[in-house]
Amino acid sequence: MVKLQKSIEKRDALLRATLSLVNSGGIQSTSMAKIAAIAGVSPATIYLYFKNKQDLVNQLYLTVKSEFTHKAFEGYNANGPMKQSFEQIWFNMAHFKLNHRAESSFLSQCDNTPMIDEMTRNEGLKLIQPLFDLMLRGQNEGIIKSISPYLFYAYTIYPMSFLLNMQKRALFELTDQCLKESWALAWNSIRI
Amino acid sequence: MVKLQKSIEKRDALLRATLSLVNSGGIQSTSMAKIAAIAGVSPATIYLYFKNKQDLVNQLYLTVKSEFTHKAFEGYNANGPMKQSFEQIWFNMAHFKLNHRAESSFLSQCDNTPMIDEMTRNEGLKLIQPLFDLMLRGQNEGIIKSISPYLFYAYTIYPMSFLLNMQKRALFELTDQCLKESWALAWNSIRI
Amino acid sequence: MVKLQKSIEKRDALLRATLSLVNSGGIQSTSMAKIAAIAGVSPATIYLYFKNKQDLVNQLYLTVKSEFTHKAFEGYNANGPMKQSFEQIWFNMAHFKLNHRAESSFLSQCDNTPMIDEMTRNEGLKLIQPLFDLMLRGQNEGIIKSISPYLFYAYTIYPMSFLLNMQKRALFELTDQCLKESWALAWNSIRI
Amino acid sequence: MVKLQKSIEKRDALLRATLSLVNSGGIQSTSMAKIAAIAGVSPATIYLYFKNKQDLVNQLYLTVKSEFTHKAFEGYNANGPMKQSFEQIWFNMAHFKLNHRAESSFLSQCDNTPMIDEMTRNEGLKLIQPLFDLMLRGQNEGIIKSISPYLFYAYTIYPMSFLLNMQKRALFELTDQCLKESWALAWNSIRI
DNA sequence: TATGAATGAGTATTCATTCAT
DNA sequence: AATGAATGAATACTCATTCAT
Repeated sequence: MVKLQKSIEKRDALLRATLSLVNSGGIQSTSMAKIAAIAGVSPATIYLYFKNKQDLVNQLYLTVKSEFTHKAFEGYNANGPMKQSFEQIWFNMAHFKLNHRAESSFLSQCDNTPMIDEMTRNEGLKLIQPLFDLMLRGQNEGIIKSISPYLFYAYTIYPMSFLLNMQKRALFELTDQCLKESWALAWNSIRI
Repeated sequence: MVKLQKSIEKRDALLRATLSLVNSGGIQSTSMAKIAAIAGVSPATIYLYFKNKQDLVNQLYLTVKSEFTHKAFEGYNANGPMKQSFEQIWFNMAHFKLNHRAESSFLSQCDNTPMIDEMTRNEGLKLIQPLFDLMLRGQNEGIIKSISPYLFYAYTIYPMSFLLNMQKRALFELTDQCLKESWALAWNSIRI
Repeated sequence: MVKLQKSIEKRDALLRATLSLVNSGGIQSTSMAKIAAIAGVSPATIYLYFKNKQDLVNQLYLTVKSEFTHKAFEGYNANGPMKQSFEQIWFNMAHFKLNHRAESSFLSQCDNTPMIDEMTRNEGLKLIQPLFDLMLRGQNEGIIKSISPYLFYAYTIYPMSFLLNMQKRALFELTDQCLKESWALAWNSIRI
Repeated sequence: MVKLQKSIEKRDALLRATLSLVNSGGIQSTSMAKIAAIAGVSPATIYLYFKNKQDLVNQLYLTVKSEFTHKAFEGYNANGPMKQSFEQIWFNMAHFKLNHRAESSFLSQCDNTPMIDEMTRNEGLKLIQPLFDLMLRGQNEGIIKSISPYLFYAYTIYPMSFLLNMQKRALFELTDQCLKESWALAWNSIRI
């Protein structure tokens, strides 16, 4: 029991160490030695919790994606009005990304790295299934266009990644006003 | 004279080799040795054409971005109707991305790598200035919303990256029908 | 405990390997790979014990310089007659140089390399401070000339380097007789 | 004829380029490419004048050593009083070293590098034969001690190298006063 | 469970030298 | 005689992973 607790703590420490390192220097400059140092363990210990670096990054991906979706669907009532529900989820996601920069920067980096394997990506995709269910309801109710969920995601959720990236590069500030405009763009894009 | 020709060919071969390697394995696993091998030269030869790896990648970035924007503005008449002009550019961009997978995948990877330096990114940004000019005209004409160019880009051009990524992962097929729908989403997003 | 012992042994092996390689081929042709091979470890292992090549050479410098001065002041009584004390130190130094060819050749090479950093040189200089104290006493007692310690060193200790270099090149043999003559030259140079 | 002149100029330019580079960065960081660039020729051209890098450095060694001894024996009359003659040569050497830092720094670096081959060193040694002849005369006249020429050199000429090295490292200033003291040390060392 | 030590296989980069022109 | 282009072989150094304890 005590052992198990300790293990979970160490695993978490390793995940957190990885997250912070990836955030500050990118995946490629995040070495196992640095992760171990920050987590306060020996490099060899990492291999007791994760099969290898790829596994570590993949598990971190799932963990962060899970946190993200958990926050995204916080307070979500599957029976409420579609637009209102989606709006709430949309703003939840936006707020998560704004308030958890390290996490969202990590997720962005994962989009283009071959380090995340396809199976893990699919696992991650499943987590936002409720969003796609909601979308379907909207489509059935004739509120939003009948398009592929990929198109739906591309024009409502994905644009935020770009805006955050620009903000990270200090080219742009995502103010509350911008956020509202952004939501309007997203909604107008898909509504009928 | 002959030498110069030969040099340009070799430089191109190196850029092409880099492009294909980055496309298939990511920037980090693209080593100078592999690039040299594919280009059919010695690793040392790379340094006759590029200062270092970063320089090589940055020059490739500008080359590809330049090709992309060249195609994007092909046939563009700055005085034509705003919507029609934008539609043409939008489809030009989409077709480039569809027909030059390696190039667009490379550009996507560049978005999140620290290897492209800020100066080069700005050079790249300047290339699509005509698009922002067109956007301004549309805003002045009261056709599209008065929003930041970053929002404009995020909801009209950027979503294509997601769709291509999904297509690359074989989760989705970007058919002509989809493309038309996609344009509708983009335009509805920003139009007044 | 056992590990620590082992480590010290390996560190010593690396220092010894470096010493012998520098002795036989110069610092520049002493590569990390050769050092590792002679010490019987992997090149990567060197970096567990030393930060980089410069650090390795600097630590070797301090180690050897320390051995040298330790021998130089062996049996030295700071209160004895100045000339006698100096004579003893002088011969100690000479004998060290004669009996530890590799070490003294290494120290000679260090004189002209930019690899030894100024801080380390100063550390090394401090080790022979007792000699300069003795010199000062001799000057106060009116036994030797009132000259800069650099002049003092240049005309009493430094000439040995030349003689050893000539001996290494087999142009000259530093016999006991020569050593005595040499001491006479050194002493006559500085005495009043 | 004209060709030959041109060649000699280029050869000199290469030697001068090498000298200045070795002076500012050491032999090991003096690359053939840099030498060529400073001399204003192609790297390949160096090999028309010198067999390889070692040959280049060796020839430079002989050239500089020759300049040095030429200056050393300037105004020397082999029949004058021994002490006076030696004093003149000694100061000539000192002044050369003080006024030609690059050259004397280069010669110092040559002392400990395996790049100068034994044959070349011997050639260099022959150039100061007149000094050894003078020494012999002094010994025959009973003015100076009957010691090996190596001891003689070690205690009269060699110490200057140390002083110049210290001066280069800004630890010491070789003033006129110091120079006079230095000569006194040298002479007292060997005189009877 | 945990680790410090060790390393093989890599990395980008440099450079003396050669060769076709 | 002169060269720009090319390169093989080397360089110092890094890192994910393993292993003896």
